[in-house]
Amino acid sequence: MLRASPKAQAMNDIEESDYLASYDLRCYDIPMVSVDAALFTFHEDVIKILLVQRQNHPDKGKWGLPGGFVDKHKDRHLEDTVLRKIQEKTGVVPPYIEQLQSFGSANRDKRDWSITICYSALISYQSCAPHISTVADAAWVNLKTVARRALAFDHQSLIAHARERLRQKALYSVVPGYALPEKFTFPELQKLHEALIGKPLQKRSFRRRIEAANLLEDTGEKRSEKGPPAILYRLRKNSAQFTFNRNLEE
Amino acid sequence: MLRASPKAQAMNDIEESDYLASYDLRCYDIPMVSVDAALFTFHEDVIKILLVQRQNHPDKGKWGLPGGFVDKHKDRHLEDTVLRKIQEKTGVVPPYIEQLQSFGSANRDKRDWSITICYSALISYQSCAPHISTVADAAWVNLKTVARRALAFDHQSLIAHARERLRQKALYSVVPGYALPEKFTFPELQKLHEALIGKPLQKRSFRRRIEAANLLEDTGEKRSEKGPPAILYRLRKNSAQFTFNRNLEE
DNA sequence: CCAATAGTGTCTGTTAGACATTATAGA
DNA sequence: TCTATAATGTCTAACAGACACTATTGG
Repeated sequence: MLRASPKAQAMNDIEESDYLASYDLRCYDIPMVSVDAALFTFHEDVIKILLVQRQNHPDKGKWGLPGGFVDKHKDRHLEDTVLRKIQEKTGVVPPYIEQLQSFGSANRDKRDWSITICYSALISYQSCAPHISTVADAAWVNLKTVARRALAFDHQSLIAHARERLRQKALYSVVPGYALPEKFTFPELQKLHEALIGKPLQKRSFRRRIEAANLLEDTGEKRSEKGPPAILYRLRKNSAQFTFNRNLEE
Repeated sequence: MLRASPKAQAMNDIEESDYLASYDLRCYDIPMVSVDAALFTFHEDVIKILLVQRQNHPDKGKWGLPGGFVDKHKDRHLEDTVLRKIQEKTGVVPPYIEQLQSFGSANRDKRDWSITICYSALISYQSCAPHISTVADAAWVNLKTVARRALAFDHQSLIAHARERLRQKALYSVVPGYALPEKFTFPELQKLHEALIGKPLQKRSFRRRIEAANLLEDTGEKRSEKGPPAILYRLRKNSAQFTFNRNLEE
């Protein structure tokens, strides 16, 4: 954009030299900017995070979070960039995404002063299984054990921040439910929250508050494994926006 | 950094061409990145936000949030940049700062695809009054009426986000207290929270929870205006980290 | 003394924790 | 029938809301 017509823009002002000076500054003295995503899911009672193997230098071959650079032509908003990157790796767009935090410092990338805008997203294991199973450079990793791996850049730190934020959400929202398949049971949602919080929850309290806030919709279907059949629910529209006034105990 | 020795870095790898290709990309096809700060204070029962008059194009002469570009030589971390910018305008470093959110899109700056990492900070009116009163290009503006002004870029939107976040903090923390002088009374803190939340609070509840969590330290001093003398408190260390398990009602 | 207001006593209502109980499936 | 477990009943504890009350200042 700028490059296409720097003069046309500058002509409107008197200080064309100022304008061009700041333009030059941009090219030589600015930090790198990228976008990363911590994408979580819940499968077989385990919280997992998506890692991808880097195809480019630096840290080529190392595993890290999916991410990349804004494409000024393809992306209108920052979120477009992350969603594009996630879709490239999983084949689908996640039903929940939020901006986590930006991390910027002189030393987080050995090349240069670097900034990443990190997002956190949730998706069902099933919805991306078809795509991920066909590629070798993307894999779900157990969140409990990911800390033991050597990851690219400061991605270990980004994951720690994302996990903590998600843990908080488990205390005052039903947002974690977006890591489940579209239809799920109350005990499944509770197991997920328990895994995030790291301690067992009272099922009476857990159900009561979610029912009182009317966050789930009964699908009319049931599923039975061991024991009586459990009702299948789905998240209601806008249930991601709802926050309880009171946290579950940590 | 990169520009100083791109070859030295690339020599370690086989794919020097790849490396340089991505380097070129950085110069031509990357978005602008800046940092902005929503700095709040509380003075004479009014929440105020610091606005500065832009000295450069675009939007020269318009008012907006203080901010600017990362200086790769001066700044080690993103927060250094914001604190430097705030200090330039107020003469002091605020006792509380947190990252709010990053905003990036193709159209938030008419020049180019642009990203800003926006911070929210709090400071006492008194601590920056000496500096601000001497300059013409920085001023405290009533947060209630700031929405009626025409501000630079999307700063009106950034302010709305920052205000909402601060309102939430008033419901479950004592963070707003950093907008007060070092020593303050309980009724002063309550007035601030009430202004943020937009409705009166029960003083019994307000005091009770803060005392139970031991967030304030009695300075031993008192102040009296109309009525009996009020105890002067200060925020304890780490009181910004504490969050109540239960929100005040909205 | 009076108005203003800092600070407390205390009752109520809401909601999470704890845990027993009932009900319904598969083996 | 037996085990696992989904779903509910119900008591308690914690804490915010409401509001009356006391106490202490300046005018």
